Amino acid sequence: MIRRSGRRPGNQDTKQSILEAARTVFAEKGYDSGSIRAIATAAEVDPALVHHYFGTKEKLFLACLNAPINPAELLPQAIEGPRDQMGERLVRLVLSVWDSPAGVAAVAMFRSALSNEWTARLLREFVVTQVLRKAAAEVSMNPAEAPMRAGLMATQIAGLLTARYVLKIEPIAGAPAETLVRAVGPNIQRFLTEPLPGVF
Amino acid sequence: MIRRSGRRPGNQDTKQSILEAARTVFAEKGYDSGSIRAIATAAEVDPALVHHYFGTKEKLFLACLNAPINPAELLPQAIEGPRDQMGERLVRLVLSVWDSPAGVAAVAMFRSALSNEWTARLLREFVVTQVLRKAAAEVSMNPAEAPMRAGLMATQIAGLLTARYVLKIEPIAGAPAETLVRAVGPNIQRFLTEPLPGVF
DNA sequence: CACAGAATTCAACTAGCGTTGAACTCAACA
DNA sequence: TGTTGAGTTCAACGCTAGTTGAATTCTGTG
Repeated sequence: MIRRSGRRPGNQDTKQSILEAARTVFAEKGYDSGSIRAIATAAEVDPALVHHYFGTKEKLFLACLNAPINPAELLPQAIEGPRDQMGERLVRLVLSVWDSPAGVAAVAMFRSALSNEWTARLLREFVVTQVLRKAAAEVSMNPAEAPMRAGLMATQIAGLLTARYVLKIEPIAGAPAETLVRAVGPNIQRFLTEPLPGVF
Repeated sequence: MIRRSGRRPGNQDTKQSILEAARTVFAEKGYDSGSIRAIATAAEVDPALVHHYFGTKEKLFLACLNAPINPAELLPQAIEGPRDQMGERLVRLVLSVWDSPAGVAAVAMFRSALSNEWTARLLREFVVTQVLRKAAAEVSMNPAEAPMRAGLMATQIAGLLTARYVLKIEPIAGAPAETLVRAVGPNIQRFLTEPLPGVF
């Protein structure tokens, strides 16, 4: 048995608080503009310590995305239930996640994807592999139509998120989630299941 | 490349070519990441010359937005015609403008607004004063409902622009404009004129 | 043909960024 | 009690950015 001497690894508080500061800063500023120095200041720590724990800015960003949200667990909430209300359930799910504390990581990823190529690629891969593929498997749908329907839904969802969390346009930003669910849900429903004459 | 110092022979339209380079760069990178040095390189010019003509980066960006698109002139195209197809006409108008060469200025403004507070404020003011107010005056609508309806339309339009021109998500980015008009138009129409139960 | 002034470039300043390696602190073990 | 090594800070590097003022070269006018 090897007994190691020296100070034991304890007090992971700082590492965690750096992570939280990073999530907040990235969510507010995006990847490019969210500086390591700003994160360090927010965590009341020296910038070099951030590198000591996370190596590079890139790795820190990736660490911010790990864990807090697992679409595979959440998707069933949107899929189970009456087929003709799936649109509303989807909007409700998305808003509930983004309004929650764990949502800052998602906001960070989305905001960053809007201004940085690398994070945009990351988001696309994440959405395609973790969300769309699994969703398509659950929802039986004409495979030829699936990509366009998914894309159209993406426009409405992305626009909702942009208006509410990025641009903060009123009255969308301040509206109760359920109001938006009622307003936007049916349009998602149309993209999801209704015939789209002139498109297909 | 050997550039001699001093005045360049002939070619007096440098200021204009700087403007065009600036529009392109801002459209591709946004305000923050679009550097004056990159613009100068694209225009085959020294960075100092940009300042000589436009003063600061801020003023250069403002100059990029002047002129090319005047919503007041275009709006009637969307408003005149059968009321029940206004949604489609709106989408068609937006896409035709953004797909045109003059659209780069709009792309620049939109892309910048997504990552920079200052330009976001600029976009909000522009949309509210130049578009929404004039549109609301033309389209008779319950004034109590107007802000929410405008906001909802903004989510779908913003999402469409984000997917097509910023994130470049397929098959939205590559789809013919008219396909998107058919697909998205009716949803805009719903936000515009249909009763929204559970919202109002 | 000279010369005023516009057009253009050069070189440098300041400021902020990510990153690095050495140095310091100090709780826990031998 | 001295040693160790994780936790933390300091100071600096190289880079890119926006901006500035002086220097250089061309063009139009008298």
